[in-house]
Amino acid sequence: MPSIRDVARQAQVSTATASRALRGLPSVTAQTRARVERAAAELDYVIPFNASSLASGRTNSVGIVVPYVSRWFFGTVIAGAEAVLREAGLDLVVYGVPDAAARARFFDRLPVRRRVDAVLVLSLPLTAAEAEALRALRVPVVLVGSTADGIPSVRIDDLAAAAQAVRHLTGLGHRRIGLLGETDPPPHGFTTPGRRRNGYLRALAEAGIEPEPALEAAGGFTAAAGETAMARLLALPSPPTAVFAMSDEMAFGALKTLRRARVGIPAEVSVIGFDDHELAGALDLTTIAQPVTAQGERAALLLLDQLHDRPPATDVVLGTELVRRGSTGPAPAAR
Amino acid sequence: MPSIRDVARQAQVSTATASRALRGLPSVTAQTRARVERAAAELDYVIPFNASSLASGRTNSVGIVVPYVSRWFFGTVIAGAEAVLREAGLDLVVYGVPDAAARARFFDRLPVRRRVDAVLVLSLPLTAAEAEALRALRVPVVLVGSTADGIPSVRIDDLAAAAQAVRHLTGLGHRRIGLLGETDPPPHGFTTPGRRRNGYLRALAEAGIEPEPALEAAGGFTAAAGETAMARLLALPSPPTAVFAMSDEMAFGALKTLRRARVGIPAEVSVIGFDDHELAGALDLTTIAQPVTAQGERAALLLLDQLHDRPPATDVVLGTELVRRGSTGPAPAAR
DNA sequence: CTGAAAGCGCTAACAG
DNA sequence: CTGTTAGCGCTTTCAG
Repeated sequence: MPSIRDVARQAQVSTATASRALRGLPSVTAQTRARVERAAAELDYVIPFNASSLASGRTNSVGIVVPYVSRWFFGTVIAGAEAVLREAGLDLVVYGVPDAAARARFFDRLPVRRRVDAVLVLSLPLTAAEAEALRALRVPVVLVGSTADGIPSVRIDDLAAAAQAVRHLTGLGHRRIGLLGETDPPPHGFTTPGRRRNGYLRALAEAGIEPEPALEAAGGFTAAAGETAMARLLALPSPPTAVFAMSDEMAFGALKTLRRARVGIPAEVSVIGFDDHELAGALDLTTIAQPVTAQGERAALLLLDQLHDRPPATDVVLGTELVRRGSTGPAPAAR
Repeated sequence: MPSIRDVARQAQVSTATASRALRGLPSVTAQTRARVERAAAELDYVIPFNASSLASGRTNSVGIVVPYVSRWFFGTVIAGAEAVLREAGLDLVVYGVPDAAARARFFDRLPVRRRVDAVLVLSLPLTAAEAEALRALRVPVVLVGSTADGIPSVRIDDLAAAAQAVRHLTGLGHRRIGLLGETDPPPHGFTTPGRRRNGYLRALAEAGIEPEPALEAAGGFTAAAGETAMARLLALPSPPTAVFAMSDEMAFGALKTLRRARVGIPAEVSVIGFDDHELAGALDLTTIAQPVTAQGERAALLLLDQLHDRPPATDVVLGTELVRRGSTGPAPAAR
């Protein structure tokens, strides 16, 4: 295994110059740099990460804390962040925290300590203690989908977006609008469901509709949960003519229940989702599109800002957009 | 920032003993270990990753090379691998290679060099040069979903599983069976599509059915591709009564096309997918289930075997299973 | 089982 | 712009 000394010798420079040349520092003549680079190529030399890291104090790695790596939303955010970070020469280390135990272990042991130069946290609303633990790391932190004092974040306006969804329904004449939501309390203490519910309530209020607790069905952000939640609404003496599902996955489940019950979509019941999941088009689901890859990219950029001592934006709110497809339509003529 | 010296001093041992105690080596008395651990806890000390890595030559990290982080299959494999590796104290570093350029850059520059203790490669059929580059790393490598000489792999039997899918259709009396497949050549040179196609051909042969090129529609493993591919089959003078989609995502697209064309499922056309995607249940799709999380877990275990100098299995083939749902049924009475 | 001391292979400060 | 040199903070012999 060649060392930087071998490279330096072959290029007839000192190890310091070799190091500078290989790292692309400006204080090296083009000629010297070329010689060093050629020597490195010939010897098939790369700077060993650990030695460089020990000497410089940097790890060139970013940790990403994520509840569910396998879910579309998180995978897409990760992909966006990874691309930007890789471009900047940073590695992405994944820390999955699928349940409360894993999360507690993460914040307790803080395996990112002395291990990464920055941390990205996806969707987890931090407790005061968790936020404090991250701040104590003394490395840049960026949140996606949640906020905390003094920590930059990237997110969407869930309340406004949900209201936009429900307004689409009221605009179509619907008055009895169901909500497919999250359990209470939500897993991980997620705050997104609450915000989306508030958007639902706001849009109802705007339309002068009295909210009806019976029209809210909880379950979770999965298709299976959406399926059973929709079944409950359908069993109501007077079922809704439209439902707002807090996630597209739930909406998919709801569509299944409706189809199986031979309920016309959107003739009898309209369904709107949230996310613009990659399969929403295939299911012809009207939904609120949120920019997911972009959230990962922007979060990575905020991290880079901080790593380069540029002041980062404190709170980036990306836009959402109604995507009209076939699952929503005018309310059935008033009964 | 406390160092191991501070811990050693406080525990009244040498730094060597402190190091041994903190790493859980057996050659330390329980008493000494307890003293050291208490001192470390009091000082809030953790072994700095880079110093440890430089001194020991190990990085305690595993690299995972993956084409599409955001797709369900890959995200699920990553989650499975990450859980096992984390348990073993290893970090997972993600290397996304969504396109040929990124892939070339990865194998050219080999950013994993001197950076990880082992590498996991997902679904990429390695060229001879790529396999050689990985071997030259001199670290354990495990493949998921592809194979290469001398590199352990975890996978399913795509041919058998696809044949199983198509046999399900022939068993239901179908004789005109369409195939929704991948483009030729497939992206990344994926070999999975070819194997699944061979399974399709085998099952047809078993049933004495002459394959018909017109019944094969290519497009890619996405819902959008499945949608248009299905439309092409439907436009045939004599369309199939059943289709085998190489992935559930394609099957979802096919279902959309069929529904929109008001073709009865399965009354007029049966659809079977492949994967048992998390949304397959919501779409009532009959499919071949493959154990995805388990593939990630097993791959991680094979890595651990190698890292601990245990001979790993060379080729682990996990089982698949037919999951009957509502999208397949008996062939329409012979015309 | 424990300690002393020699690296691991760079990077950064300083000097020129 | 380039060279010298002193660490970075552990882990690992080698002794005892």
